[in-house]
Amino acid sequence: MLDKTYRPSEVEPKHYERWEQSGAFAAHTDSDKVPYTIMMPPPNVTGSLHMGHALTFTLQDVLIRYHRMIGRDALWQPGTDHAGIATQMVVERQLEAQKITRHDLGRDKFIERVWEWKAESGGTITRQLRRLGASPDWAKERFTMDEGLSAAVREVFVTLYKQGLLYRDKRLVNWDPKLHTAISDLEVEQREVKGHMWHFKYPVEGMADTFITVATTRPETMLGDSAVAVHPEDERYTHLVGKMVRLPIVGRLIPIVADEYSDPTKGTGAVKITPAHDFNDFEVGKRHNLPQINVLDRDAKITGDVPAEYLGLDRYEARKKIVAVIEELGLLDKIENHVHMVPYGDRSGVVIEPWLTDQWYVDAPTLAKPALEAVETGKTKFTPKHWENTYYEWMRNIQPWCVSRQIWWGHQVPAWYGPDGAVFVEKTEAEAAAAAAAHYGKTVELTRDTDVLDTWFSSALWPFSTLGWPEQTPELARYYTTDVLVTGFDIIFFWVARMMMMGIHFMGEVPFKDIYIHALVRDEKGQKMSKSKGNVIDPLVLMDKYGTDAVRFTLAALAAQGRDIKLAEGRVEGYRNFATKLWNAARFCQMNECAPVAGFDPKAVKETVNRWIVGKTAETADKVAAALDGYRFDAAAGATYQFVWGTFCDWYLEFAKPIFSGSDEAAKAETRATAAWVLDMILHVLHPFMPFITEELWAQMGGRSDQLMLRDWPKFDGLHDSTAEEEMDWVVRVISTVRGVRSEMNVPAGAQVDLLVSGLDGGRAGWAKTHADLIVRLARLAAFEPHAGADRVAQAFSHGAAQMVVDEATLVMPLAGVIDIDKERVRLEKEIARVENEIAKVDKKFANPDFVAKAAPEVVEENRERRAEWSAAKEKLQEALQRLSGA
RNA sequence: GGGCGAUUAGCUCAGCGGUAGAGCACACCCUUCACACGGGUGGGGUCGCAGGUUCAAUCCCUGCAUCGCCCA
Repeated sequence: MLDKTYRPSEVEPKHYERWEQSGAFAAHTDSDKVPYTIMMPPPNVTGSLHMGHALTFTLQDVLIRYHRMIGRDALWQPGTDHAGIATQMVVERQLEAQKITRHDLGRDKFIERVWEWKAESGGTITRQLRRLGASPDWAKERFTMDEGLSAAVREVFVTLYKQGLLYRDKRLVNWDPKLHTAISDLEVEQREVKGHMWHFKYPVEGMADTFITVATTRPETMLGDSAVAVHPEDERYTHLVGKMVRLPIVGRLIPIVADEYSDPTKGTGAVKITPAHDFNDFEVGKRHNLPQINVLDRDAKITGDVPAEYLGLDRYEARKKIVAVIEELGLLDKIENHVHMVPYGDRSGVVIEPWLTDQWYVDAPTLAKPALEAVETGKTKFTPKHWENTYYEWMRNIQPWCVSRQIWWGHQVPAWYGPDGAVFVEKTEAEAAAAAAAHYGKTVELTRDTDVLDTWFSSALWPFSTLGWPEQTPELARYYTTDVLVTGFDIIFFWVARMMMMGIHFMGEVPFKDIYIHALVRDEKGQKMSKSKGNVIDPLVLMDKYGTDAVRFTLAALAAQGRDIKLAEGRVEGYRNFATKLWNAARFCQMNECAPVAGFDPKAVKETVNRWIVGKTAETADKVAAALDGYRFDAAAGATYQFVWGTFCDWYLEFAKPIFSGSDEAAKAETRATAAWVLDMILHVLHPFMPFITEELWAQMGGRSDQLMLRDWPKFDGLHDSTAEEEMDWVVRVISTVRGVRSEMNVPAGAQVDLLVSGLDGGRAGWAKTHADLIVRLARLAAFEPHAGADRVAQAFSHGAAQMVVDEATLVMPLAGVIDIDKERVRLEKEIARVENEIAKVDKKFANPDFVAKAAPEVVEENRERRAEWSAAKEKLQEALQRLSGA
């Protein structure tokens, strides 16, 4: 016998271990089934499970489990990425506690330490994924720093280089002065900051008392100014263009140039140009052949050809000093408060400096073209579709991708330099040496580039590198072009776009057919969850409290397309209740000996209730399947919830009760078998969402030893039975109507009353007879008389009775001593008014001649029927009202 | 400034060219032999505003307002 409530913590680990150990998660490369593949977006190896992970992995697991059940060879490829900067920071922080830096250790020893850290702590996220019930093929788990994936990285780097799609260049990068590395645009966060706009007067050379005033938010960069720009059509400055300015403090002569970058409406209309420290100025500098004067070092301290007293100053100290000196010189025009956007490193949290360095770049604009086309031509489809625009926008304006990073943890750039700086890009040192020997005509000493590659460089190869590429493995042949990528919109740029570029370039095919973009999980007020706001909901805590299945079901049920998820704990509680409801329904079945019957044929059931429920069951399975096929997780979850609770528990099991306690043994046996079968089907349909409770019930309900997760999805044709449905709908309507009136008339819930029916037509009279037991029980009746004679009704009326109209029939409920005649009259009048309102609505349509002429015939017919029904009901109600007055 | 999305019951959200729905919350009743993590019943909505298309608009189109996100 099942326990009274379901206890997730006792059940979950048991099933997970069994699934994993039995190989139930494994894909089968030699299978003759059609493959279905999802590449798991690799979480950071440093990561631990947050709500966003819980959502994305739940949805992926739902898809994988569903497709496994519908007969696909499902591969969910798991793994983690090495998270270059994040991981390096974690280990550096540990070293800091021991008061040493990575430089004390040296590169090789430091990397060894990182691997040790990974071995000890890197498994957190994958352990948590197991708790979530995720069913990837763990045996295939990969890590972006694996030998195989590293080989793929080298192969790609060298190939792109030799194809001219990857090159070394000196450009401005986003420099993180704390982490001492370049970071990509995407790792820069623009924050609105209250700062100042300083207006400096630069004296124009050779024109006494003539100044040109420039405005800046970063005064310290003036040390590197190489020009002042004004708009070519700005008449205020036309006479100054071509003149020179004597740069204060530095003393350098710099030109005044005309350039359209300068906006006459902003500030003074004149702008200082610092090509080495500003992205826009860099472009202006190139147009006018201006020198790029670097005045900052890797720590963003002042360096270079500047007055000695500034050397070594921090950028902000330098700023203060410069402003003070400019003021002393009488060149400070004014200081304004100014709100502007300042770039911050998303990892380090410090202000980023544009800095001139040598870096490796991927020619993203070239690679983007086919990636763009793949989406335009529908080879890859976004769901929801509108995310295409975001993708297009990014791809059409894509910049060269800076892939080198000045850190140690990552894939070291496979480039070697000869004594004269000539570069040799090869997969191995030996090949580089050979290339160098060929170049120089002798063996030379080579030094390897110390940079490593952006983590996203290796992640971009994930869809094929995990399958064995550059080796031509059977897995690669079978599973590449995966079926769907499931991810959040926040990494469309970071990851999706780059996988598309690399996948198409190296595999010749898109990496995925579908891209499903899901929402962000927010708190119940719609705020983004963040540690600083303190509104983070920990999925692990929720799983402890309500069970994993409840958390999974909640996330799936809330995953409506195109809308963020506002998660309130109450929702999880509600779906925990749903799990308990299912558990108790199973318990009820068990108590009533509803055991699965071998060879049970749902098509062969005879009882109306059973014909009805098997039809509804098949319909639900189809509905859920269709919803999942369209990535409508919310609709899929909703349909199962509605069926399990609203149909199976609320009605079918209630209908079964009188049968179980009745004397018709054949009906009893059939109903038991049917109930067991329906419950089994529910377990199947619910399994992708709630894998643990369903697996547990599967094992407990039939004493079966096979695993639910490997069984076939229910697929039945020809079970839908519209006559059974019509019949049971009528029964439901009768019971609901009686219950409604009982409640409204304040008939005590415990009191059993009679129900007399008059005017039933022949067919429904038969239904009434068939389901009399069931109506009696569910409407809590003492007696049910489907064919009450006129005198019987009249007699009932003499003592007071309530009346209801269900289709052509009038139901009379004698309520001697209980009935309040006035209240009943009001109730009937209200009913009549409601019906009249409906009739009026239909009449309004018919009053319009164009409706009959132009509307679809079936719509016209439907309205005609509806009017007839309402009209008949109105008549019946009016009769009832008259009877009441006559009583 | 550009783009995208949202606006439907108190809250969170489905929905859809032709009878407005769910869950939660709320009110009342119920320890009825699966379940109080439960059962039953009920109240509550000019579907953001203004135009347009249509026989018919909550739904399609245009504009506006408000909110949110992304990009500059």
